[in-house]
Amino acid sequence: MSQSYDPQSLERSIQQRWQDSQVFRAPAKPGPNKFYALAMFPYPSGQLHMGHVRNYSIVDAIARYQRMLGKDVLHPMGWDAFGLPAENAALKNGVAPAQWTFANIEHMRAQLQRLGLSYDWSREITTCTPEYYRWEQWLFLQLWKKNLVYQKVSTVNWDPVDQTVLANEQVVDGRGWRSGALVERREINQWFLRISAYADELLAGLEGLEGQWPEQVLAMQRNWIGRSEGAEIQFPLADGSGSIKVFTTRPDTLLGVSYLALAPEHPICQQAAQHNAELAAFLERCKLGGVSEAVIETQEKLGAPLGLDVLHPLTGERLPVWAANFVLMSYGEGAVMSVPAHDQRDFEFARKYTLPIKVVITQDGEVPPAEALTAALTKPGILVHSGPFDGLDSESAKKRITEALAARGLGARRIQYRLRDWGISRQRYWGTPIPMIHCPQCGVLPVPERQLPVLLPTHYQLKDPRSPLLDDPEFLEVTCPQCGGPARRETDTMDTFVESSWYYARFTCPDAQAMLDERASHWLPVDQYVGGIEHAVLHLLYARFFHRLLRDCGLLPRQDSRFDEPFARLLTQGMVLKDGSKMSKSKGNTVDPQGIIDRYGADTARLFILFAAPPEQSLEWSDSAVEGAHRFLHRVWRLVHEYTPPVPPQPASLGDEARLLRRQIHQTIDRVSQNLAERQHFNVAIAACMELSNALAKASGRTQEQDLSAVLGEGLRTLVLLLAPFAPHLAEDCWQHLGEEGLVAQARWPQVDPAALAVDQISLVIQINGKLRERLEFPADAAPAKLQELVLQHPQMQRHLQNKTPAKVIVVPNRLINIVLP
RNA sequence: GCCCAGGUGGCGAAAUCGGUAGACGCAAGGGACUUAAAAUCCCUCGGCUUAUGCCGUGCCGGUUCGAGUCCGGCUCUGGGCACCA
Repeated sequence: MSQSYDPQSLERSIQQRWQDSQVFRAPAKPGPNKFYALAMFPYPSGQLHMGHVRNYSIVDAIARYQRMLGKDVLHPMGWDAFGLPAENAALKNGVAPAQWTFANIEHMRAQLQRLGLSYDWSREITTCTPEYYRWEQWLFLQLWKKNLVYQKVSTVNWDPVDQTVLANEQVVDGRGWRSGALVERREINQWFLRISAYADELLAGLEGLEGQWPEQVLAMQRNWIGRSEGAEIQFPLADGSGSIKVFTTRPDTLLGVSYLALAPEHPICQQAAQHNAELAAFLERCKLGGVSEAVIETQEKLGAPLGLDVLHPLTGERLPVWAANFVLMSYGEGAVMSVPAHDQRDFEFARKYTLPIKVVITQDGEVPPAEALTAALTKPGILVHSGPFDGLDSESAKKRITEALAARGLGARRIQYRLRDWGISRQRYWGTPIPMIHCPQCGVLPVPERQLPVLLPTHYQLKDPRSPLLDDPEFLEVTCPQCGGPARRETDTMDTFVESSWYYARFTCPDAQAMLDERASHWLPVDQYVGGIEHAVLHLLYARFFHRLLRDCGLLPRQDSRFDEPFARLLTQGMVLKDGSKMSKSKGNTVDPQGIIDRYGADTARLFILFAAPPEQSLEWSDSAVEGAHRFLHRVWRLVHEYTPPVPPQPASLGDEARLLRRQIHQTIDRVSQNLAERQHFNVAIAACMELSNALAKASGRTQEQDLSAVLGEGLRTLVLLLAPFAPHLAEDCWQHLGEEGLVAQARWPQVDPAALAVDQISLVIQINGKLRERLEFPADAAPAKLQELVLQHPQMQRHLQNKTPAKVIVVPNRLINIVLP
């Protein structure tokens, strides 16, 4: 037996063996049993944090397990390398974003390698390299041809002091984070991807993910897409100058409308403000603050009358029009019909500005006077005060009222989505240049494909937040591809979500001389995707969208349902907490993974993080529990190294103790397999390994008994295999000690021997009226009726029964018997 | 404000389909070994003045022979809200 468990040198030498043998390299074309395991790739912030360790330990355990099942496994890693932090770092430290980013990648790659994750590093992708982003530009041009890209004016956060657009994150309490200036909303022309054209398909696709994706993620995506059925309704302007269109899901309440509310940016508001100083001041006030929905929805609800009326489309009644700061220009028509009696927000607004409230729906036939209402009556019911529609229920009224509107040409049934088109323009430097050209003669034109990539210059020293592309003639000045005259290059770059929307596909063919090649269809879809729950909507929805774009651009097979979705199975992991809150530098509660690895080794870090909680739950960091994980690994190391191989052959019959131990070994295989494959509760799988290790340790003192020694050998060999996905370095070392040939990383996962699981006695719980009273042993093969008889006659039961006749006896096979006494 | 989760011993958790609440680990206490310490090993470990008893899974109520698990209401904590990634 060698000295003792020394994770640092042990892990280094095992990692060397893995590297020498290239075991984790995936073939270009896998056999019929392929498995693509993917973790959400990191932003190279410079330091590995515990969230990364958790994410990658989970995927690595899955990848290693699948490899031991004999599959061809693709398990790649790369860098989501464009984004805001590089610019911030550049401003702070005077390092060019590219330089900063690549230095961070070097450092973090070394950290990942030290963790011993089973990546195929030959497929590494870095999104800020032209080799990667040129295909994104290429795709953009294809989408332009398909009319899936367009320009439109939309709202951004504007910092009037720094003269720059701010990310929502950079708006703190309505002020710019650097300047402290009050942030304004500003309208600028931007590039959009028409994701709304895929709304129905993205919604329908969720059904196929049922059972494979967490229910909560499916629910969040459904709500985000937000399909709603309703009607669009025209309200003619009283002065005859046109009409205002609204969308509503409640046309049944149309006779209860008392005013219209318009988004401040609505053209009719803007028009009305030209001769209305008070309104203009109000609209100006509405411009203050950020653009995020959370800000808009939580601010005080304010409004101002436009001083013009519309006509009710059915009754012709005059209704006032208001501007309201909570109406979103980006949803529906930017205008809503307000029914205060039956919508809570309208109700509060009407009370605040003393606007009329008309009850038109009743639950029980009672019609309370408007003054008596304390809240809106939002449930559907029966119509009242609605003229010819009185007495209809809400559902049929929706239909009838919409028909009545359609007959007058003032309305129609409509399906509305909450999902908006994806604005991908960023007025930033560190991103993929949008490959378009603005020519004063010819207008907006795409960069010709042969001129791709449009290279992002990397030499700038940033002095202020303004994009240096705006001031660089070398970048800006181009020749118009159409007229040959002087033109200006587009300076907006793409949202970094674009890079992360297709990287999973590029990993299958990272050196392809096209965006993707046939290798994509060999490996896709990703069989298991793992990442933080914070990506439940945006990233995962955008990637699902891109998957369809790739397919529709002919890069993925069309007629094969295997390629419907990019991620066949999804696991969303919880956060790593310290003292109950998220680890962050500002809170000063971070734990550096590097320190843990230096002190205890990678196996301990990985084992702890998998053991501390089930993956989807948040994980509370604990230094002493890390010690515990380390102690366990040390115990396993000693247990294995104290055993002297070779394992003797097992005798034909085993003694009671040996048989019991062997049963536990095979029960453990069963539990660990289930908790790795279906349930993915790695903490439970590891707990089962600990129990097995405890049982083996008890037997280890008695190796002179031949049957026990043989079963112990089988147990140790099994334990090492079962631990290989969690503590791979230790497992390799122990595997070697047990005299096994080759790498445990390539060994076969153990199989359950059903014969070892057989039992002849079972322990049953006996309840009286649902309360636990006895635990009794019975033959395993007794029929339920026989069991019931045995229990009722059992001497230990008589004092519980007290000569009463049971009213009912419930027998749950192999578990319990509940006797209901009168 | 809207959407989605979660709440179980001193702590992290387990209980897979409505069927033994607390597996496994941490911490703590006691003991063995040691000149001593560390390491290691063994025992105890939800609460209640006795234990074949009663109570106990955020709070209030319901369904059921039986509820941590299902239903209704509340509360607190966390994630997302379209330019952080």
